[in-house]
Amino acid sequence: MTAPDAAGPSNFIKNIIEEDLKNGKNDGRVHTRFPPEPNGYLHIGHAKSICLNFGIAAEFNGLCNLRMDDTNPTKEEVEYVESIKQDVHWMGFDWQDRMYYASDYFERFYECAVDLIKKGRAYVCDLSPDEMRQYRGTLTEAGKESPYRSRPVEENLDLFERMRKGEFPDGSRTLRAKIDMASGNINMRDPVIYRILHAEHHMTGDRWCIYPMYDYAHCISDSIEGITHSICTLEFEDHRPLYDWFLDELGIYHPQQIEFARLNLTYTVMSKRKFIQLVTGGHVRGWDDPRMPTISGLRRRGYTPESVRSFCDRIGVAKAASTVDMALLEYCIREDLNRRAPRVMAVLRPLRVVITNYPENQTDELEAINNPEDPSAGTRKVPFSRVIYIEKEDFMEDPPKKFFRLSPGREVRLRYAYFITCVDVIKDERGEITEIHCTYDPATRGGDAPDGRKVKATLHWVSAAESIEAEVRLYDHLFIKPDPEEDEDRDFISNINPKSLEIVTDCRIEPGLAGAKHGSKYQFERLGYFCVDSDSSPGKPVFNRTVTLKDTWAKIQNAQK
RNA sequence: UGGGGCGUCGUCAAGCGGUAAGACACCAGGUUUUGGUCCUGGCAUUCGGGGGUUCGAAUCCUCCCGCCCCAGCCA
Repeated sequence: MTAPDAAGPSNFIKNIIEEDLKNGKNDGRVHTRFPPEPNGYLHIGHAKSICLNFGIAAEFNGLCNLRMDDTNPTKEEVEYVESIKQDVHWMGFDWQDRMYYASDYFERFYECAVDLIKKGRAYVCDLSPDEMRQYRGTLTEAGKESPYRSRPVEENLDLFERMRKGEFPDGSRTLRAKIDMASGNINMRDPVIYRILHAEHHMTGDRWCIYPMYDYAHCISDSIEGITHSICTLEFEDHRPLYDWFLDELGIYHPQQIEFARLNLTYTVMSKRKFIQLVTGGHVRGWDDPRMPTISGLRRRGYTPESVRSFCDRIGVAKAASTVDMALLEYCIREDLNRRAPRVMAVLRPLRVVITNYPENQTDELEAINNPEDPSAGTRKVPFSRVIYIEKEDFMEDPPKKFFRLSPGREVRLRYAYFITCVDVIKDERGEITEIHCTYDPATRGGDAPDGRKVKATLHWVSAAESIEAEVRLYDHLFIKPDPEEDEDRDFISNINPKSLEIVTDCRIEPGLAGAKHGSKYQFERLGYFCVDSDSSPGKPVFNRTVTLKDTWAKIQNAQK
């Protein structure tokens, strides 16, 4: 794995930081953080945030913390913190010794709350959740003040302490900030700071039965860690006044919150809720299904950290809601794999070819280039014999215009082998082609004709006897529509692509691929990039198609339709 | 009818008063033992719309239009 590039393209956040640096703000320090909640797996939208936060730290000689935003014990699990750590590392970033948990600061949060109460800026409220909703007002109408709003400080202190001690049941009381029930910003209408939750926390166990809310915990966590630029997504823009309010009231170090637009991608969805629907509904095989835009899914699909980082650099960072074309992600992985993936020949749908003038029981070894983009990758020997397989779609008995692969009477090249000419087509009683007969020209060994004659096509192939069997999983977009959620009154599930996964079981691959390691990546010549899936077993390799090669012929075919 | 944002090529996105970068996609050629890669060229007289300021506006002012987010004791 190569290290992340030092500097990606500029964006408005970097501009702000450069300005801050110029003005000597924070003594020239730059300190960011990536703060996921450990309640699910990371996806490519998080990758954007990871690249942004860790990337900025690296570029400005600063630091980036990894912080678990674990303030809600009912949703969080250690399983997720482990997967998050793994994914961030896989992306190529390192938080060194700065792995933090918001739950590390629970005692401090409590002290701050006491401070707010003493300052008359927080109170214990006995309203039920339902009542609180009533009192909150609506988007266009101001809320009403809680009847408990003017409780004396001493009483608030006493009640809050007893909340901590566990004297009250869940939901019976909250600690609220005393701000402004008439604010146009609903977040400022006396937001809840603490709620009672008698729940086991993955880090603190049963030490607490009151837990801080996000708005309250996040800004203080940032402050404690000395974060200079607290970067988050657009939906928190409305929360910034509250972020600022807590820090100002508390009088503690005040980081700057900056919001950017979250990533959307065509032909997929990007929320935990929807992922859960896909997984539990059996539409995909799990969080790491290669069709999922999760980091674990991309990894299993064969994406490299470099390609994901390159993607994040290319999409930019701005405030306009945007949906990036999946084609860009695919471009990024092709670009990366083109220069590093060894080439290999594999036939997905084998068509038997008998070379009638080639000696029986003879096997030749032909030299093939491992990677034309990388001479240092060297060459290998590929076995050739009288019976080979070619791709079914590379032969047409009655070819349309512009099809220049094999057909009766036509001569093509077998890559690194010989020119062959189709002389006969054998069919079964149902009229299905079972095999074709060809002749080869011994003078073209290696793939060049001494007389200089040209062929219009080069086909990949494998020797029937030496090739080994493999299963190959072909993936397509998970959804049939660029925006699966475009219909508000139609469930996105109904837009799932029924052909998003095609399993092909009788593929033939060149023998050198026996024993290929999980995760190793290859280009199957003329087909695409593939990687060895973890479902592989010793005698039975399974490959995932990461992405096809660009396919001009497919484009021509579509145009002809 | 409240508050907060955003509107530059099909999709992202630079641009910060001096006369529209780049990428992907797309189109047309060239090279090619992958219809891949690579190379060359094309692709916004115009910046949501109307007024205004200015010698000069995508950039400033103003009005309008459109889109996104917010009423969890979620994050």
